[in-house]
Amino acid sequence: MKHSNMKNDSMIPPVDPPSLAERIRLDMDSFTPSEKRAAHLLLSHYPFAGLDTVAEFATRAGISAPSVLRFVTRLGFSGFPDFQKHLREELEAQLLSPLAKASPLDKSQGAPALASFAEAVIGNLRATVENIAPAEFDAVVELLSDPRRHIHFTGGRFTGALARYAESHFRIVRSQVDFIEGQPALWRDRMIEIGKKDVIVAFDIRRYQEDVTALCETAAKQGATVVLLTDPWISPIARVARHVLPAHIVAPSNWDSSTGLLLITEALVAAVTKRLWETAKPRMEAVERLRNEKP
Amino acid sequence: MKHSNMKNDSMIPPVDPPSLAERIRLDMDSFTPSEKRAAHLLLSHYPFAGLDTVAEFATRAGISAPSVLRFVTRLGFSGFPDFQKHLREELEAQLLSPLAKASPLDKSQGAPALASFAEAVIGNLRATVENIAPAEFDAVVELLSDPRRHIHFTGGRFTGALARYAESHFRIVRSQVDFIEGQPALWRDRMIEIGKKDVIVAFDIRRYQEDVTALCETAAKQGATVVLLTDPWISPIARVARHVLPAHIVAPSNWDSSTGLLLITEALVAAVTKRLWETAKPRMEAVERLRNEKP
DNA sequence: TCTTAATTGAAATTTTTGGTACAGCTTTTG
DNA sequence: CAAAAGCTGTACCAAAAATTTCAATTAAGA
Repeated sequence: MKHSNMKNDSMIPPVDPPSLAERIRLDMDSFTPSEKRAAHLLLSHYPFAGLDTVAEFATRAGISAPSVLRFVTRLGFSGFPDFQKHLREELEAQLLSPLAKASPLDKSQGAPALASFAEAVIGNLRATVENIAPAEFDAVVELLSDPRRHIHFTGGRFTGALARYAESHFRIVRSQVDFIEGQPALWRDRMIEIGKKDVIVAFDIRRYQEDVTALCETAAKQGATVVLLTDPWISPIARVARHVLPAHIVAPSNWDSSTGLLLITEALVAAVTKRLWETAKPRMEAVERLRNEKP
Repeated sequence: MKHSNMKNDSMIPPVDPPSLAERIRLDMDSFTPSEKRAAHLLLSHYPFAGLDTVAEFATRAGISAPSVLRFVTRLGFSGFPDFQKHLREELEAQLLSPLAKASPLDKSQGAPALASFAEAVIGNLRATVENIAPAEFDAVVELLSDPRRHIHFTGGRFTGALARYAESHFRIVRSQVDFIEGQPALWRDRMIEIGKKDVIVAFDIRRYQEDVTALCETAAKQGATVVLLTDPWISPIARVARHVLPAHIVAPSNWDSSTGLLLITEALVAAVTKRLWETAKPRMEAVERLRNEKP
């Protein structure tokens, strides 16, 4: 006679705990107003907000102690200490295994639209990584880590946003970083300052934009180094580019997906930040300090 | 005087806190036998062993409760709660500060940089998809497909670029789409036109920006519907948001990754485009025609 | 509008926890 | 070897924390 009442303990031993935070998020609708306030406080400083006393938690959330108690009870804990114990254990587990992230938890059929789209995007990312020569990637990191260079980001209609995204990060990591609008009228005059010391990082995918191409050609003619992030069909900018990093972009959509480009961008940001850590760290700290001074 | 009064904070205020663990290790010799047992327990499960109760800690260390108390007193704390508070703060600071993550320099460099980054991002995407309620996603698609609504996109320092990305696509798919800059000075006056018919799509991840929150709160107060794309810790904007779509953002980088947010964005664009195909198709064709006429 | 149900917090209550005094034991030292 | 000093645990107490009660308030329904 089997005692297999439990389904979970059959084969998969250490199933990643469905983080309490995630559960709270999903149940958010079913909470009363004051429970929501408790939930938001907890999630916004997860899980540290929950490690204080009930009174402290209640005050910070702007509700009463009993409401906090009702909140944790509703989450299924026998009491506040029980709740705290869970938080501690979760935190410890998470900290001990830094790679406990990709938690394949509930198999609740996600929105099919979203799920299938995601699978396609993931396929793109894998293909993108495989088709980029490590040497090329490293060379670009090297280039962007050179403090004597000026870095200019630019992009087309849709990819311009990615260029801005890159610029907003690199601007903090290092100096001499800016963004150039695609329209010729907006950059013509700036070109007089572009020379051998400059690097243009251009984002351009199909329906390649002529104005971005023109920008890069002009810059290259003046001696600038051009780095191109594009699609597998390669923008014509490649003719003047020193380095080309292509990303797969086809998705089940009427539009192309830029996720691969973003992946490369973020990987570049991460690598350059690490490379320039000695100088980047104080810059990041300074930015953080300024942020905190505002209020 | 024993200790130098000179503080090294003349210019660089908040640098590396001398972890309590380090101090304990250095002072180990000066401890009594039972204090040493306490110290060893704490160091071996630092700092979690210290987050339990005195009684628990004493039992695990194999000593009595008073010895534990004497131990923490000797470390300079006014009592056990004070000691615990310190541990929590230390832990929180270490975990939250993206600056702290870079302390142990790993040796992987070059080719693996992109590949391992990609794997982490893929993990994020999977986790993101699994944690979004299908109903929520569909509801947002429905909302953004309503031609009678005005759609406004906005975002913070880094996420603003994603908002622009979304806006540049939706602008073509449908009418009445725009982008709002985060700074209050730039949107204050526009708020008079925001009402029940408006939808605000806000992008906001940790180091949540107050100005974006203010924008959403103001808009919500006037009856607008707020859709929030955020991280698993949920921006405070959630208070006023009708729909919340969280994305996992932690990557092997000093920066958070926005790939999950981009995934959701693109999936929304794809779904809405399909939903509104009858009207979107002629719009897209018209845009293409205009592009070709320009030269 | 009135009634009913749900939600919430002030205050009282109970439980737990941290803290202290003191006596026994161990080690050190003259 | 004896006296002093230091260390440790038992037992108790005080303080603080969690929890329950219950009345007031608010929202929902008829």
